Amino acid sequence: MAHDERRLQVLRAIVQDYVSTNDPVGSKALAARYDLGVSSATIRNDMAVLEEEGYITQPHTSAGRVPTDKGYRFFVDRLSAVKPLSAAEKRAIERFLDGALDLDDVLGRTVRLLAQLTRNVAVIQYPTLARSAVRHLEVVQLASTRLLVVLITDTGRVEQRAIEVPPVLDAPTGSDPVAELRTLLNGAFVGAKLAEASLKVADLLDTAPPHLRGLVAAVSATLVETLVEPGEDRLLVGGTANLARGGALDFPGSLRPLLEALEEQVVVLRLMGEVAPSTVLVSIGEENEHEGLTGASVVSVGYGSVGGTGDLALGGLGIVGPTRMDYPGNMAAVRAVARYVGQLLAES
Amino acid sequence: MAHDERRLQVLRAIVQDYVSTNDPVGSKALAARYDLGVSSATIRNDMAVLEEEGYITQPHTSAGRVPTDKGYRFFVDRLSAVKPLSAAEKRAIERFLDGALDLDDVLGRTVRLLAQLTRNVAVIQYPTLARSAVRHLEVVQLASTRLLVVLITDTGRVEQRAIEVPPVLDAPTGSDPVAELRTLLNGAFVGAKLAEASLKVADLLDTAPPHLRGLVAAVSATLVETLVEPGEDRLLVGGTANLARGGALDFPGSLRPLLEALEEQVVVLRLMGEVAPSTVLVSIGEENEHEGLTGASVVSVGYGSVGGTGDLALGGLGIVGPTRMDYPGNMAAVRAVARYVGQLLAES
DNA sequence: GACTGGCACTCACCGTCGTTGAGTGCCAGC
DNA sequence: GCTGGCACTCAACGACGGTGAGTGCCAGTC
Repeated sequence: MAHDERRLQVLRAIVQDYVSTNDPVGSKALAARYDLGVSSATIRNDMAVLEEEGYITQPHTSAGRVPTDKGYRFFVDRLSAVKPLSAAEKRAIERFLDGALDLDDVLGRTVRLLAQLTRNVAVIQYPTLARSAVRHLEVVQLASTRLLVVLITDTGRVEQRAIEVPPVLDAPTGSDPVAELRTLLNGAFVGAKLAEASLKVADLLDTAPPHLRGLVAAVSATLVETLVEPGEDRLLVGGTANLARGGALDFPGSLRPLLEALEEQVVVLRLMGEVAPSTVLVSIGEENEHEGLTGASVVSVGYGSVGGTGDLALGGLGIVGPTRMDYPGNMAAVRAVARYVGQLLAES
Repeated sequence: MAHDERRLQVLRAIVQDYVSTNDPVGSKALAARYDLGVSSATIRNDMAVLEEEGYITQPHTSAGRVPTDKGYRFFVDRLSAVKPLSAAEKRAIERFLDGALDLDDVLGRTVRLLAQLTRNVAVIQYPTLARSAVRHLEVVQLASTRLLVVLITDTGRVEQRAIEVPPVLDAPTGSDPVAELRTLLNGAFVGAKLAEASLKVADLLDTAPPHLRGLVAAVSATLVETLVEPGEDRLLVGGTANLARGGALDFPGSLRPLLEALEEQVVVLRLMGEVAPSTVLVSIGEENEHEGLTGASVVSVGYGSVGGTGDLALGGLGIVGPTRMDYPGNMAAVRAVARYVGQLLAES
């Protein structure tokens, strides 16, 4: 229907206008600024319908309309076109990420870049260990019953754990149990995805020479427990200063719950856990089940496809900002950055 | 003089009162709440003098007085007694830090603990590499001209760098240059303080077999450059949500400059660089040369004495909060936590 | 000389009260 | 189904006066 169509255009215009001006938008302003071909009175009627359906709301009686979470959702799903990045932005991405050395550097640059591009808080998850393969395992003796195990993955991530181990009692004289353990572990695990590592532990325990079994058991247990379990992944956050950008406008209550949610990395990690590299995920206001984020929106996407067909991501990255944000622009930025990071990690 | 003495008591009372109530404090309230033995009129005279000398100021004519930065400085230097920690706080420290496994865990717990104890933003610096000794160096080949060097220090810190190296051309057949390099590096550096490492590089270059010189040069250069140079140290920040605690009261302008300063870790690291383990350093308001911190105070101290006599610290830790903070309490908390962390690191 | 009570004065804060204007809903007419 | 017109609502703003905490100053007392 023609006037159904127009109603949606009105909604789109409201969202766009509100996002750019931060003022409740009235029928008159809409008629003037957007070429909708009808008068303000007609727009008023449309707005009344949109309000009834829950897409927009009035802060108070004699004010303009503001999109609701539902309105933003509809806008994101149905009304927004992909906004291509400007040439300047593309150049910024390349300039920022080129010349990165190790993984920490790549992720650090990425998070700064994303914060700068979107003027919001940026988050990036370290490549999930479970989906990475073991490149090398290093064992260093810290004390007689204390080992440091360093794990290096094919994504360049380096993770270490100190482990208490039982004393080696019946080692053949002249042997070096730690060196043997190192050889054994590398032989067993190198090349394996960490998710598969737990399967190999049993084999390893059978084939290991008896005097090493205690060590192998302790080390394997820690590897499986703390490294393979999801949720133990690390998160990098940047650009928190952007939260204070709009003064009290963007987050009327207080920044506190948001800052708390960001510090409780688990919260954001769970969000990131759901992402695929192909589609950008948007979670708007009340859709976030965590209380601290109900006033904010999260735009996230996976980076670094594992399967080639892109079913599983190495990790997630994204931004957190006010519900009143430039969704098309931010979605484009998040996707573009994720693509670059994925390439960068695949190369190394 | 007797009434000089009283004037200082008045200043102390003003600071204490203002810190706890956040209201400008008037002569009448002072006379009522503190037993100064004189009437409010006399206090008024004292306050006039204190204001003339720059220790306090009035937000507006008919309001009470508020301490200036200079007033806080005097309070910290001359008027505040050490406030012993409560038993509950001591228990909290032990409970929090006991059971920490590796370095990351210790520092992470510390920063959370300190943020919770002081209800401010807590920061902790990773143990300075230059003052740590090498426990182990590990070399892993990532690609034909790319090595990953992992450094493990005696404080448990693990640091890695990817390094581009020249190709090894004239290696004897059957040899393993990487393994040789590893042996060589460990032989030369293990046990040495990183600050001394640069001295050993020249020796190492002379004694190394010719076909390894290229590798040794590249790796040593990176070690010296990026690891020994100060300022490259990492910082852990926690409790940023506490900044938003007092609403707009504590930081009238905006949180933004503060959050920016905290993200620019360099700023805080420089502050931490100056700390000794023995004395708690307090930097108040305008005393901070970085612009973003001029509305805040920093309380910091070094942890983990190196020399035994405690001249040099392994790193610094501290808090960042409003100038209107509980200095005695926070100084006590910072010092106590630093002492525990120092012990913890010395044990491992 | 130091302290005190008293007093006039200042001024932020707060609630009240019109005024203004953007925005709305509704209705009659095209 | 759209439009112009009209009466209505109500947040925002500024003016205004009362209130009270707080001050500075002064004359008087110990």
